[in-house]
Amino acid sequence: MDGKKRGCIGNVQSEEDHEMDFIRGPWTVEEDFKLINYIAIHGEGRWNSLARCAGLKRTGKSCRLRWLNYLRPDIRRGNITLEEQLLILELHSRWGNRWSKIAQHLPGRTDNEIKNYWRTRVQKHAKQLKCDVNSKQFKDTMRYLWMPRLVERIQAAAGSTTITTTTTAVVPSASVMGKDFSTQVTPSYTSENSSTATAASSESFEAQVSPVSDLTNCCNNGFQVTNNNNPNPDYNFQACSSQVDYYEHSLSAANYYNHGDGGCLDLQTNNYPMLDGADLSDNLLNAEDFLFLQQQFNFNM
DNA sequence: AAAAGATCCAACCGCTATTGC
DNA sequence: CGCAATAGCGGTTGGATCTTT
Repeated sequence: MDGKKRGCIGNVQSEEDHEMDFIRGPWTVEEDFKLINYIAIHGEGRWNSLARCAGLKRTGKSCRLRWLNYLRPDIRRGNITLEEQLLILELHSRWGNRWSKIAQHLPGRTDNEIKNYWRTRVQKHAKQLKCDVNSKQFKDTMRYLWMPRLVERIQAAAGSTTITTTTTAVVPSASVMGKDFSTQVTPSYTSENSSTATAASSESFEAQVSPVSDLTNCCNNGFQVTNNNNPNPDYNFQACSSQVDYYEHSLSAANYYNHGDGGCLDLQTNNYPMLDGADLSDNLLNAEDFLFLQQQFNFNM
C-alpha cells in the first residue's frame, strides 16, 4: 500500500506535515490516555496544537479521528441493532453516502461505523445478487424487501408493541426490477409522516414504524410476487390487491435453506430462526428472497 | 490442526469547506 | 480579497480475527 503503511513512524504526506515525524498506526493505551486526559481538561478543538500540547506525536487529524471514532465517552459499542439497521437503510436511501449526516441520527454511532456497516453488510448482499449497490433495482429491493423484513423482525423482538424509531417511510415512484409501479405500490411499511413532510424537516424527524399487523392489513399497498413461467422477464412483480399475498410469498415458504450466514427454517414449526433471538442481524433476506432476487437480477442483466 | 479464504473495522488518505488573519 | 491553517467528509486499505475447508 505504498505510502499508507501503518504502525510505523514515517513522513506523512498530508498538508499539516512539515519536517516533523508523526506516529501512525494503531494507538497505544498510553496515547489514548494522554488524549483523553488532555481533552478532559482543555476540551476539543485545534487538533494540531492539541496533539502537540498533549505530548502526542500524532497529527491533529489522527487525534481528532481517534477521539471522534473511538474515545468519545458517548460512543456506543456493540452490534448495530435492527432499529439502527432500518434507520440506516432508510436514511441512506434518502441521502446516499452522507455518512456523517446519517450518523447524526444514530446517537453514539460514528460515520465510520455506519460506513463500515454499509460496506460490509449491505454491499455484500448487492455483490451476492450481482448487482450494483447504487442501482435502482437494488434500492428497490432494500425498500420493498429488506426494510419490511427488518420491521417484522423488530416487531417480533418487541413483542408486537409499537416501535418508535426515527425512521420514516418514503413513498417513491416505485419501480421494482425495472417495472414502474408508481400508481399501484406504496412501501410495505408505513409511517405517520409523509415523505414530503419528512423531507421538509429532515433534520429533526421522528415517526413510527407500523406494526406488522398494520403491514399485513394494509391492503392495496403490496405487490405480489408471482412466477408462473411467464416468458416475459418483466413479469414477476405485479401490483396486487392484497399485501398479504406478498407476505405469504415471502414468509410462508416451507422448504428452503437459508443462504450464507443465516439459519434454516425450522420445518417443524415454520419459525424463522432469525426471530428466535439469535443475532442474525445481517440476515436481511431469507433464501427464497435471495434466490428469487438473484433470478431477477440475472434476468435483467 | 493447519491453511486458505472471508469478514470486520480502525486508521489512513485526498479532497473540499470553513475559519481566521 | 487572498492565503494558510484547520476541520470535516467520504473512500480506501491492511491487519487482526473469524470461518471454512
